[in-house]
Amino acid sequence: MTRRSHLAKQTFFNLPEEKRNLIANAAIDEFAEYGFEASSINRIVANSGISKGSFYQYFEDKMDVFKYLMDVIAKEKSEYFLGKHPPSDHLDTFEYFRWMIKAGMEFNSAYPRLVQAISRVLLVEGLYYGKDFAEYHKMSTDGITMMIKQAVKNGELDPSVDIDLAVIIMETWTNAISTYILNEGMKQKDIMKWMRSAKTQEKIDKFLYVMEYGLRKTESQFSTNS
Amino acid sequence: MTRRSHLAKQTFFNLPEEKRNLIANAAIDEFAEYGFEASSINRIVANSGISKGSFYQYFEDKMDVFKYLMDVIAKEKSEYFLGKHPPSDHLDTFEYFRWMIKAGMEFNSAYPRLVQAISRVLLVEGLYYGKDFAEYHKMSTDGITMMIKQAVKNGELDPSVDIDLAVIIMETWTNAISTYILNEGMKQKDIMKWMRSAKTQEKIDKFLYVMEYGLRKTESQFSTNS
DNA sequence: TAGTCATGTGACCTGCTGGTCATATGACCA
DNA sequence: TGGTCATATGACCAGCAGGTCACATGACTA
Repeated sequence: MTRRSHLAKQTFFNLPEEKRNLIANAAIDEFAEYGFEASSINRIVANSGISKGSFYQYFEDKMDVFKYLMDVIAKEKSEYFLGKHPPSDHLDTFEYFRWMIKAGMEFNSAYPRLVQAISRVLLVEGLYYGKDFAEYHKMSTDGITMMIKQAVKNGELDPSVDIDLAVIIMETWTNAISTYILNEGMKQKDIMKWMRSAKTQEKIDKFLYVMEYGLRKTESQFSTNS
Repeated sequence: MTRRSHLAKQTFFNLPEEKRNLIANAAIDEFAEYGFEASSINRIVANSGISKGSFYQYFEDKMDVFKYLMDVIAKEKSEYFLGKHPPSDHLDTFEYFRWMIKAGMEFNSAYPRLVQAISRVLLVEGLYYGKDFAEYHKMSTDGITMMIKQAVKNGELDPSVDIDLAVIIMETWTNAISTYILNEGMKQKDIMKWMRSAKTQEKIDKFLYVMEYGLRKTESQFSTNS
């Protein structure tokens, strides 16, 4: 049992919830404010009122705290999605994707600070595409790949579709929308209300339709091409 | 004349070209390898064989070297484009955009290391979207905005198009393609040859067609929408 | 009571950072 | 020759980073 590998030490989980949250929030604020590289453990301990020694009794290092936060968000998200169901059982792949993106955005609005911290590091700072998160990245890529294969199987996409390309496109869009909405949303005073407004929803729809129509219409063009 | 504001000091330009290149290359390697935040002036001076004091006689600070490199790339690029002309005078907006992207990619292949350094900092690390480069960013945004307005005027895009949205889409794509091609290209042994290969060109075409068809087809959808 | 053990602490370590400055060099000129 | 001036140098500075460790605390146990 020595190889729990990472993700916060047992001592951290023995702490009273209140203290755990204090530390987690200080870390969230730090990452949201400074990104990964520039964030400082010294500031995290100062802002959470614990000592440096304690910090290292809870976490291996900076990456360990960050991965702990990623774990928190993953758990919260899967819990959130358990209580959610698509509006219909007969959605096509793109309708399902659209529903998923929107539900994801709702989740983001519920945890704006945490999401901001994570996505600042992963997307803006670009760590998502580095080796530290290759594993997470692959999971997401695999999920999208499956969706696309399903879409081809269902006849929603031309079988000549370039799957790698389609994956990159969908991933790029998911991240671009997420970044865009988060940036705009952080300017609002009631992010959840703003997120649910017809105007915002329409904006997201437009983004996704551009992607969807592009993917649907293009691929068969490329059998012959000089 | 006291307010040259930034962009390397006169002493730097008095240096023999050889030495200037040595320093510039060391800086390029440093930024390409470590990004902006994590790159170290100590390493730059060590690798270029100059002393720390000299560095500060050539540049104000780290940002100053970086902006100098951006200036180099901007000048090289405009020189490069002076010798280039679209294949025809009667390209529609999207054809023109496509031509421009491809010519840009070609330029990137000619200066892969420099482009890699700059785009690592601006795109991957995300500084492009921060306040330090707001000026550059706005220039690019304005250019794209003009192109889109032209496309609407020419009847190539539905007048109901959401211009802000279209700009974001085109910008996102430009950057995504650029990042993708650069990453793939750096794996090749002859990047220029790879760049010019039919397969790579086709990949770029596909990317751009997805964007173009998406933009062309979608917008009129949104007059009525529940 | 004495001992044990998980938890907490902050002074301290090394290593690096960006940045300064008194001094040295050497080309050019009066 | 002696003086001037742009350039070059690297020891040095303060600051902060991540990380360690000898010691303090206090609850629980025998």
